[in-house]
Amino acid sequence: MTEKNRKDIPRERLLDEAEALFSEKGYNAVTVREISAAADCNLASINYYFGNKKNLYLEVFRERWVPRARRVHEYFHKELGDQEPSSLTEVVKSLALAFLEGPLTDEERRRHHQLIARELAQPTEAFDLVSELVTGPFCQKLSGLLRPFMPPELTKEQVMLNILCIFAMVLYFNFARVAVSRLTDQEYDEAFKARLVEHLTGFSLTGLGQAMPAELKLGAEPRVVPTKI
Amino acid sequence: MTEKNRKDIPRERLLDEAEALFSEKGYNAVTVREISAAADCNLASINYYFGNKKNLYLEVFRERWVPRARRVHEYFHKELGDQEPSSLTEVVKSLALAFLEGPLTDEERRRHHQLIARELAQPTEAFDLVSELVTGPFCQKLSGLLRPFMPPELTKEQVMLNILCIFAMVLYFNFARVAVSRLTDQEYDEAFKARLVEHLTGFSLTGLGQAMPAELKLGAEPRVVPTKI
DNA sequence: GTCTATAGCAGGATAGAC
DNA sequence: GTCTATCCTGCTATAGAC
Repeated sequence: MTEKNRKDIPRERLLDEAEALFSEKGYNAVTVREISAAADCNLASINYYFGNKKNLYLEVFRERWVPRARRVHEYFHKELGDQEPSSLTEVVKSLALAFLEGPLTDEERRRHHQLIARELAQPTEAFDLVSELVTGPFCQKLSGLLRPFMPPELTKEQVMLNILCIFAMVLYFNFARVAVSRLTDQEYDEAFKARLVEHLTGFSLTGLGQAMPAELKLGAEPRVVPTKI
Repeated sequence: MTEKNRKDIPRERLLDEAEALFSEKGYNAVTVREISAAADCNLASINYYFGNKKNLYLEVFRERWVPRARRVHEYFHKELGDQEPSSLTEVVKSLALAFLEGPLTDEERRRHHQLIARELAQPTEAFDLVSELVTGPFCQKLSGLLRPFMPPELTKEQVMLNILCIFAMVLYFNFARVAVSRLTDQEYDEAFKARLVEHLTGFSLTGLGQAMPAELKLGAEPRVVPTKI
């Protein structure tokens, strides 16, 4: 415990505090003075361990963000079980669960999404890192899992777009929590998150169709076939 | 022309350049020196016209962002026509069109989404402003338009969640363009945007169901009814 | 109304003692 | 390895000339 505890290793403390601060305030708004003070280290330590501020930021992604994303993916796979999934519902629900509930604490999830949200708005080197190590491989994986449930004539692009539609919702309900809370007048408590998982699963599988009485559905809504152009 | 042209009025030039810079680099990364130089004004002009940097930022939202959002909403309403919509497809397609194609130039759209994406990641006073003047009212409006197509037993929350699901996708494909481009290996040209509108419409109406052969759909997929908990 | 010059402060990085 | 003191740069905001 004396040697292994993360809190005893200055470098680890710096990474933890840096992540907390970067996620809360963004790269530019955080100062190295702030980080080293929070980590109870001296001002020079950041330069000593990481060379400079920017590299500390990248290291946060390499040593904190990426491993945590991997934990979410593992949760998803565990949720899904070992054998090949036998229905779309399973896959989509596991996905929504892994992201909305998942293995992360509320605090971890907040950090995680804040960091990547900022990268989406204003990509830096960290975005490349994440694309290559996490997003890309995971989308490939999902593509493989969901492909069997889609007609073979769909193009690769259409398969990917379907996956991204699901992703879009899962991500939105995760990191636009401020907006969602305001519009639904709901806190993100356990009950609400559970309702969200259900809703996202339902919507992913049948879209607004889930909410339509059969007669209206057949009456007013011609079946929409995705164009291939 | 001499008096009315926007480029002749220093205040307007400042707003334009400030918006461009804030959207590109984020509030903290931009300096007032940079803005005043870009707008061909002197350093003191920003304090003269807007008091301080923060208020200039807010004014960008008030005088540029909000009116532009209104133009998108007008486009949506025009696309929809005057009378009450007769199908969900109409509404959803108009919505996707308004956002993905819409009345904005590529440059305007880029600015628009960058600015709000940053606010989502790290809300400031500008976010409150946007929620109150734009997002809130527009979601109410959509709620009214889509309500007739959903079963009456749905709660207000479920209606709103459906709307947010659609929103989520539309927004994601707008401001995660970097990520989408990378994953689909596609530039956001006119053809790709047209395919996106089709795809989003299809997905919103029928979810992954659009992509499933009927026998699989009925076989492996029990109808998912949204829980009300 | 417009501009220049500058006050006053905070940031990242580093040199060099221990 | 750790820390303090400090350098240099660049920021916002303002005072005061024109």
